[in-house]
Amino acid sequence: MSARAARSDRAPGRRPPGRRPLDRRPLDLESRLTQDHHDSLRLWLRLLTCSNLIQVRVRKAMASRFNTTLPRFDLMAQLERAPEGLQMGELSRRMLVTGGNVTGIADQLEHAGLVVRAADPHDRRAYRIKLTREGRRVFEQMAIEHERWIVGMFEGLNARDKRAMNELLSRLRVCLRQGEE
Amino acid sequence: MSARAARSDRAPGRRPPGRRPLDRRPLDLESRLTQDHHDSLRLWLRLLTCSNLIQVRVRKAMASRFNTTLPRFDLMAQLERAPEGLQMGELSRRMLVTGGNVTGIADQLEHAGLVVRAADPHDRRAYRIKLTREGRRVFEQMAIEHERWIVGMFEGLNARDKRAMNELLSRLRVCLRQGEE
DNA sequence: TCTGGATATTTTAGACTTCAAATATTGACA
DNA sequence: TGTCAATATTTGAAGTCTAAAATATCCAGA
Repeated sequence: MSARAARSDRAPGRRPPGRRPLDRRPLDLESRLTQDHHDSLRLWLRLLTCSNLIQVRVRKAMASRFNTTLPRFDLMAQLERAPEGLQMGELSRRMLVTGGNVTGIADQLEHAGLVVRAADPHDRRAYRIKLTREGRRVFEQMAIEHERWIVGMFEGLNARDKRAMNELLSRLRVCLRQGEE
Repeated sequence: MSARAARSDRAPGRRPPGRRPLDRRPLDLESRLTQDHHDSLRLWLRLLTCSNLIQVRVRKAMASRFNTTLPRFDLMAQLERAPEGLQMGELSRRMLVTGGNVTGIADQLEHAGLVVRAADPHDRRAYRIKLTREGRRVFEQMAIEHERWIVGMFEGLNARDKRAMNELLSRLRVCLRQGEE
């Protein structure tokens, strides 16, 4: 995943604590618009940087500790929440990746005996993909450590920070989904 | 990748005041720990989802509008901020990707005439990669629209929300970077 | 029943990405 | 000067990912 502009999202200069009080003079309209644009862009770059930093660390930990990859873990995590199994298409929608991609990852997991494709009784076009018992066992071990890694990375935020961020991200996600076609 | 330095596992001054000082009551401790774990994990998944939703949309827009990819745009964005050019290694550190990856993307951009590799006068091992005049022209067009897309996607958050999120992400980034080896 | 558009999945080609190995050069030090 | 670990980059193999085409099936309507 690309790490856009990782270095560019630094605060341009530390703004003193006294926050500028929404200047209403018309001349400032343009500068406020510009400011707002830059705020959005900087916010995006910061969001992306954090996301990438975390992903890099999780990926390396997954590789060194369990000799597996993030996509495989993600796929198994989706299945773990759906004990009755999922269709490939539903899986690809939930993972935000293309169907072809899911096919490849599922192939590997199936080959490793961690998932199975079962024919869908109601639709002969579709498979129902599920964790095997072994897959569930393996996933549980991974999930425990994965959670520990994540918790460690978010230690710098206290409970109130986390709640605030959760709330903000939740609102962002809602409007992102609305804008989808 | 990148960041050497500060190998402190714990954020030095940032211990939040409400830090639980080893609550001994077993039931409470466990439930709070569990809650906290849950919060961190959910926060991470939400962060990742937002980041992916935005990336998917930007990628598609880049493809349909400019027939290019996100990594190429990212690379050009880095160069645009470094008029004197960058070494491949510096580029890869800033983009948070491996050197081999940068090689491939740079090859394509060079082939398209958008960047050039110039020998570094001080170090014959290194190249200095720069935007060509054409590359700069093309990038500027892309950057304008890219910013417009981003601004549109963050429209659901008001200025105060953005400031709050920026601040939180900034703190998160700091401790993520500190934890790097 | 037949037809045709929609849906579920796989396949294919090509781009992105990592890690590790290979190559070339630097710089410090004996 | 010669050596050797460090640095800058590329290469190669394998996994991940997308878009688009191909295949198979479903289902609604004539």
